[in-house]
Amino acid sequence: MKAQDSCQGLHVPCGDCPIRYRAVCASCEAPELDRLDATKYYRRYEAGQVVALAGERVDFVASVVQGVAGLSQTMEDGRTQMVGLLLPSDFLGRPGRATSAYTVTALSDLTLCCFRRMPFEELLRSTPRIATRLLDMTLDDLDAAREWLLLLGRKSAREKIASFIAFLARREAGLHQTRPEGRVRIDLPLTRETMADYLGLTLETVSRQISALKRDGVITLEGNRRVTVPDFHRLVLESGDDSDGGLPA
Amino acid sequence: MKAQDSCQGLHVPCGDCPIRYRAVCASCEAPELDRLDATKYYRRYEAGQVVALAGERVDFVASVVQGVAGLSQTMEDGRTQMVGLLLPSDFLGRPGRATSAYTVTALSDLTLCCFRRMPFEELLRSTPRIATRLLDMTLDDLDAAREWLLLLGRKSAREKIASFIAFLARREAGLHQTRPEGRVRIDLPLTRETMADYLGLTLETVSRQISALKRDGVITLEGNRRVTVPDFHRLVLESGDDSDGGLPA
DNA sequence: CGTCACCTTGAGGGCCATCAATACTCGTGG
DNA sequence: CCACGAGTATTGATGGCCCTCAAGGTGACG
Repeated sequence: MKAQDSCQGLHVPCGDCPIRYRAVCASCEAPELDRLDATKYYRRYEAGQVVALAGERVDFVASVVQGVAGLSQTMEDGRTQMVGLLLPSDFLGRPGRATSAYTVTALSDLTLCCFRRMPFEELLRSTPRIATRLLDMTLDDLDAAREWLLLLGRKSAREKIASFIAFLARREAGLHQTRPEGRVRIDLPLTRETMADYLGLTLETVSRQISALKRDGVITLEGNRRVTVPDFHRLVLESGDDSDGGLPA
Repeated sequence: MKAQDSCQGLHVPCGDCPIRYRAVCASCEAPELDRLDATKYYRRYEAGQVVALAGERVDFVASVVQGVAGLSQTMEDGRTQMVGLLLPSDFLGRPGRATSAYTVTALSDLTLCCFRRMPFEELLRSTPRIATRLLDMTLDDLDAAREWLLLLGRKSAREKIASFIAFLARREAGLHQTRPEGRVRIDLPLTRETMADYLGLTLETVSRQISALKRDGVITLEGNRRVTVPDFHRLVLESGDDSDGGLPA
């Protein structure tokens, strides 16, 4: 069930890669990029497939090229919490450790750009530029996880939903080097259940709060997945975050 | 209120440092250690003092030598969540960023071993060994934060308290390269209120659950801070975590 | 012995989980 | 064309966990 015909799929040259300037390879220059290009390979997963189980050995690390993956932890009685959402350009895997600490699931159809562990670790050692980039990305992940601690520990269900939609909008806008403003459209890449796993709620509560935000005019829906936010600022107010979140530049 | 007569205090040679082999400098060898020794300086804070406010400029990074510090985030209406607990050997600060993302507070009397930012970043660039060590510590922090996501998102108040005590016991045991087993004694380094901030609870709930664990014989108390766990395994069961958490070695 | 910080315990209510029933969507096959 | 079923989403009813408000209790220290 888990393995898949992975190695098929075109080999995209790094120069043409959609995540070239945001992934772990962002700071690479030509010679390093050539080394990466020579050893990388693509893997594809369908929505719902498991990429790795918690505790399982994984022999590669990877960048998400396309699609969405989730990292989750499950307790013995079945309660689960998603602890990370991997979007395009995010890095998957922990250098220096051969087993996955989390269960990794493809939440949509997913394309990974993989590197075998050993060569990649060797590259890390020999190429400070990549190591620095990875450190910086990891620090960003840590900040994101800590933002989520505030969300899980202190926010109401309504604020959680609003925060999540705002998070997606910001991330989306980040691709275009802009900030969300005014009217915004987003595709939810997750089911209600997966959102619940991520937000520390039940799927019923997610559904109810989305309905409530719709009733209150904070969002509108087309189908179940497509969300329109008429006024992004209003959404941020609902999220409980500081409205002026950071540098005005 | 915030500054303090900091630069007083003995200059402990790195060779005699209690956290020599667990801090960011763990992997350093003699020449690097000499460079660190030359530029480091100690700062002391009393319990309750603020080390840095969120958004504030901080010109140093540091290792915790002694005591406990907390990283916390606060919402506009006053709700706060502690997002990190810094114990001896933990690293404070983010290389590459001059402002603190969180409010840092001394939860007990605290001694930091500080390095001015710029020289430290230079050292990071020129010494891959230190950069690798910092990456590894950051990845550990990320795993710890994600463990806390599960705690905040899915655990009951009772499980949260049990998890927290178990966490302290493991951390304590780690200093002696052992694992907690059987009878264990711990000093809570936090007030009920600070524990509440860390666990996403109110101080009343923390108090009630500690009382309940005492009633049920999972722990006993001497004073408010000293906890004895008669059977560590029992505590782990109460925490909701897998009882066999990892490699048996 | 009074003050202050910290902690405990009680009473009541609100938010969200749980259980349950009903729609909606979409692909398959009669 | 409609029936069918599986996966997904919405909505309602009820209850429990934990927050809130409130009133002591404990211990350190001047």
